Amino acid sequence: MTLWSRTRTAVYGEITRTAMELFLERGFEATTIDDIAAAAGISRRSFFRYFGTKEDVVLGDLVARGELIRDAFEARPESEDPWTALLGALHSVKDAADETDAEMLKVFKMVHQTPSLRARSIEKHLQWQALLTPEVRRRLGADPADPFDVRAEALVATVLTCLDVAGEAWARGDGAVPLEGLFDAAAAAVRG
Amino acid sequence: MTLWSRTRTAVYGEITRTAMELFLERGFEATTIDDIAAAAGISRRSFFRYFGTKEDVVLGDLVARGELIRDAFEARPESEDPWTALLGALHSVKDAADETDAEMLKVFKMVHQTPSLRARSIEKHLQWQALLTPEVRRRLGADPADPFDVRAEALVATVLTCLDVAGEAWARGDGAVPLEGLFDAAAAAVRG
DNA sequence: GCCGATCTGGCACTGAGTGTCAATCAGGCA
DNA sequence: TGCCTGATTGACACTCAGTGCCAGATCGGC
Repeated sequence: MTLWSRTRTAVYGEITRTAMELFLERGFEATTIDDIAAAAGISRRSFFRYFGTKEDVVLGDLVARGELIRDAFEARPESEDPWTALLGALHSVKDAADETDAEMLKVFKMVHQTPSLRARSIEKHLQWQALLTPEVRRRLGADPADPFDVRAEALVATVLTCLDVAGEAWARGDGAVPLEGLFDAAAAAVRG
Repeated sequence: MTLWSRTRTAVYGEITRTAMELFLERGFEATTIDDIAAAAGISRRSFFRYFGTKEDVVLGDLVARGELIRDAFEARPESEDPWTALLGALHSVKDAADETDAEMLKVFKMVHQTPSLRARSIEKHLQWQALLTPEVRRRLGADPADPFDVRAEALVATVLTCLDVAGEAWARGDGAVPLEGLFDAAAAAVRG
């Protein structure tokens, strides 16, 4: 761990904290990157060296979370059918989340109220989908060269859609009901 | 039909045709709105009087198509369960599409290759979801005041996700297999 | 103490999207 | 026919996100 990478991580965290504060205070769209840079004590240009877009400040770690989900999924016993294994993997990653529900709720609401954030968030889910699909294809015994075998894609996309639906309901209902339960209910409505 | 609204419709169509030509020729992102305006013989400012965003030129009529789907869905016999009725509604609207497969394929490929278009397209699907959900809730007998009954949202979102998965596979495979079949296969993988 | 790699700020630029204003033009009315 | 109202248009200026470029500062190894 060199000093460069240490300061880099520190600055990264500082920008995130400062920006999230501004976002929650005056809204995502009403906060410009100049605002964030000024508040974090860096130049506008440097902001873009840490984050590709303004949305990435909010959604950046979704990529890492996707990799966690994939790992959890691959660790599932081979005896489980893919659907059950996917549900299990998502549950285990939810349990390991380090944020409090209150923080998560604020972020969820912001994402679901801001079109550009919602769009990016769905884009990240598509990346999750791409991460998870190969293992599902393997478990289903699908021909890797067949572009028309859509079973794996359909299963993965559906599970992630259920997560999205559950998240939306959770945010709309102010988190009064646990997210896991909503997710299970959504999954059951599709497969039950 | 006054002359104003007639010219308005004509200009709308002219912009669409001109823009799509440019998009397919040099790509969506490489075509600026200045290019479109110049080619269509209007001012940059007027372009934004007909289309809110550049993406809307490609995806604009998805809103109208969503209303068609809703109408087709509501016309389905009460005896069908929601899932079957949703599949039927989507099929009937696909059949009524007036574009050729070749044109549709080009547009599909463009949408699936361009991040901003892909994101907007999914946003439109979310609007379809909002259009279809109330009727599904009614058919399921869900309490309209219960924000935590996610069954209807889950069903609608899943069906649309299957459509999306099918569309992606269809475009990836150059339309060599009919879209309807891919859609049915995706739906069967989830529910079968 | 020197050298190369990396980080940083500043500047200029493109491109999307918005607000404003004056000019234009269709349509109704006297 | 001539006028008035309201919708449309083009032009200009502006904000904001995002990118390319360059010169200077800073760190790490030799």
